[in-house]
Amino acid sequence: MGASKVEIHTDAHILISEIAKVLSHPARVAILEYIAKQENCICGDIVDEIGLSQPTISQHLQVIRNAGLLKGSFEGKRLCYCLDVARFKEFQQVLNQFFNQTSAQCC
Amino acid sequence: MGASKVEIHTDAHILISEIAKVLSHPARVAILEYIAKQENCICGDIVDEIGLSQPTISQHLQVIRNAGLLKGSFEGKRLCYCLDVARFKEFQQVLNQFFNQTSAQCC
DNA sequence: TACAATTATCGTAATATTGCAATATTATAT
DNA sequence: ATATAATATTGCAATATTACGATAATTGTA
Repeated sequence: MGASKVEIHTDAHILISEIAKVLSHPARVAILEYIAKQENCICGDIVDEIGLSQPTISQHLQVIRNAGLLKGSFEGKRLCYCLDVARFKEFQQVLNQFFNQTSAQCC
Repeated sequence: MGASKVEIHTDAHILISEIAKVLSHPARVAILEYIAKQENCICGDIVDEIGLSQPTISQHLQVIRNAGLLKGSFEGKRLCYCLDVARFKEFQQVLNQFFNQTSAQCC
């Protein structure tokens, strides 16, 4: 099928999987790292940095944006992206809670 | 395409994405939680627990196994799975390092 | 050895993801 | 208003993932 049976899963499990999905492609990991690293959030050269076409990068950015991790504002002609650090740390916390709880419960 | 251009990405980014990929499906999150929760690792009823067919669960287990997160041993007729907690915590650490470094660098 | 129970693998269908060329949109400057 | 530069969207092809029925392999037991 290819379609996951979402209805049988708990909200908590779906949340974790959706957070993980954002990080499940190396280009998105690279993009996140890059937009965080840039001083003054001067971005737009992500395309040159990563080595994928502009539409592909834009598509990955949309995944990141839909997850609520992207803040953007215009600076001159160029759209300047920035990581939503608060949300990013939220993600980290959700994952850590899962990791901690799960490993604590194990034999 | 559907094939990610692995060759253009760094090992670090690929590692993170591969770890995330294991967690990127709610069934696998549920399975990981479940095999950790079970006392004495008496497993095999994951199928009943999750609500997917036996082949599908087996397939998800393979993804988890390939990631090095699964330890298995036979107990009577039934194969008894257990989480490799050390490896699991390794994964947590890799992700945390990424989260911490990335958010620290950000504006 | 043969049988029953459990798990893995194979084959296949449906859907999702990834990637890019072409095109549209958006914003600034002239 | 027009031109230019940057980004988003569309359309499409290739590959990956997800799911399950059928079947094979594995293990303990009679």
